[in-house]
Amino acid sequence: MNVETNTIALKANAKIANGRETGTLGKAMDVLEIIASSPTPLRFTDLLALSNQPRGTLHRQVTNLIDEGLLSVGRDQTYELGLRLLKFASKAWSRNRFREIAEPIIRKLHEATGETVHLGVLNGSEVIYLDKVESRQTVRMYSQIGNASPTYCTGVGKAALSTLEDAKVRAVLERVKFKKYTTTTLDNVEAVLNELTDIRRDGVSFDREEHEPGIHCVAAPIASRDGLLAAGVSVTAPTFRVPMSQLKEWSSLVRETAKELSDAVDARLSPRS
Amino acid sequence: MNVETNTIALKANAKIANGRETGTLGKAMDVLEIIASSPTPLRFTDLLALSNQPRGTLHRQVTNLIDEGLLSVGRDQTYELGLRLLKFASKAWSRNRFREIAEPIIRKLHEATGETVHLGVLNGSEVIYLDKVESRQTVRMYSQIGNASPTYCTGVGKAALSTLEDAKVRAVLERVKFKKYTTTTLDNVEAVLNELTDIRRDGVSFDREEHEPGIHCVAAPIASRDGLLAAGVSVTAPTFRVPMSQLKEWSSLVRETAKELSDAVDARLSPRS
DNA sequence: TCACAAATTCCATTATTTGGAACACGATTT
DNA sequence: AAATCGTGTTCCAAATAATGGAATTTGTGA
Repeated sequence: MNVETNTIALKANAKIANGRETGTLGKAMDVLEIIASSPTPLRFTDLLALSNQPRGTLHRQVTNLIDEGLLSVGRDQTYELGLRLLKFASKAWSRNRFREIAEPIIRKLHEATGETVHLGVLNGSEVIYLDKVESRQTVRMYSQIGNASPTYCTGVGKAALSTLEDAKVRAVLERVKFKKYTTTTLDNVEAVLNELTDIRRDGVSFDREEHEPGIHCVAAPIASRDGLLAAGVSVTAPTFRVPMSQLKEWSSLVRETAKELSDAVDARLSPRS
Repeated sequence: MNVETNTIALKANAKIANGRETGTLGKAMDVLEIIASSPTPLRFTDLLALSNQPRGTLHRQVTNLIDEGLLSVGRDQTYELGLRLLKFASKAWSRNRFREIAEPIIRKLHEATGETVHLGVLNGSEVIYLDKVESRQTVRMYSQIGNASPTYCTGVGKAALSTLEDAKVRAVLERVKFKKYTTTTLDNVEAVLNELTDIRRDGVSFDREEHEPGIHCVAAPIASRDGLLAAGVSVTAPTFRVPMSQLKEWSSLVRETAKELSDAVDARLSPRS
């Protein structure tokens, strides 16, 4: 096992940076990505409009994806992601060493704060949540795990970005189209870079209702010595119950947790341990 | 949304049956599959030995997979599945209508029995677990969900197979290599077909420690009227706490739950509802 | 029944993948 | 310090698969 968790980020960044060709596979994944990111179910024609592929081509791509179990088509001719993806993800998750190592540490943070704790990793231009600890176990599995969120408006995302050099941050954010989720959402590269300066100085980042109104969080950056891992850990809470002053009080606790996580990664996932 | 859940199964069966070509994509997925199903981490050379591709070719495939975030490579040069798969799976799961509809129904079964309840769907020649309800919430997420198991030695698997015609069952099992997990594991197609006759007659299937010693279960088949869905629901328990006689007493309860699930699917996932 | 739209199939052209061999790198041995 | 071995990586002509425009089929509503 290894620190798989973030080679991806770097490689994906590389792709973003140099636009490396991934041929047929890339096109197939683009189709999956369109379907994954569409809020509504898509029919063939919808897909045709969103991808810019000719009909015949798209049709064959879709057929292949279906034959591979990566895509499925229902009675009403709309497409959804296939179950084979569940199988792969289940393995990817259960074998992830970083997550495994991190678990007891983030659990401790949850016990100290009583609020929801998230562990997220930078993957390309998004943050993917690897784990989550919360009190109310009523929330269903997969509810947040595997979820991909923008970097520029989440605590974990900004924390993870803060571990990269400005040039790399620019490369990552270059092709991202900013969406103003709330009035406080940062909506351009310069604003993000500006805030990263503070985050690097303080060792913590905040999401001041930038992604979802009524929800804020405090997060801190996790990075391995070799720069292969860019991640973050956060404590999230609703504004009505937990004021910003409380988040600020948790700052050092979160920072220490992040430090502990970074150290654990260096100690346990280093080259030849 | 739709009954995506199982078109896959049929299409995948189709692939198994007629060996439909999926070109470059199929080869890439084969690589992922090798990595997913290997118990130990693989390095490039290991992968080379397991796939039967020439070096140059495999190398490019792997590079593309990495660039797409489907694969990641760690410090010790071993490969693991990439985090992008988590993202896709998270969407696939949260949008799955069957799972959503089934949830309250399987929860009821759990409350009635007090034991772990699984919901699984036939996908190609495997069963993929879509959901799980259990008392001890200590078990981690993804622990079972997304898990792919053989059909021939699980209660849910045999139940799902029982909804297909014998010819289709043969097509599905044709390329499966049977593994004798325990002394009671059925290890050939004829034995399975034979047992399916009983399952179709009784409406329930049992896993008599066929997959794991000390664990047995009672399951029942779920199918939609249009034959697009082949699934099963089960109650699993350790033999030391729950005797076979108890499983048998639960038979009708499980059968009724499965009936309820089939009806719910027909009612809520039919062509134009 | 007809007309229209959506989905699917077809196939000569074009682009990508293939795979053998040569190259580069690092670790261990001589 | 040089040679060797086991890896991983790059290259490019030949082989193969993907492309995309147009024709065909299927499904739907009037």
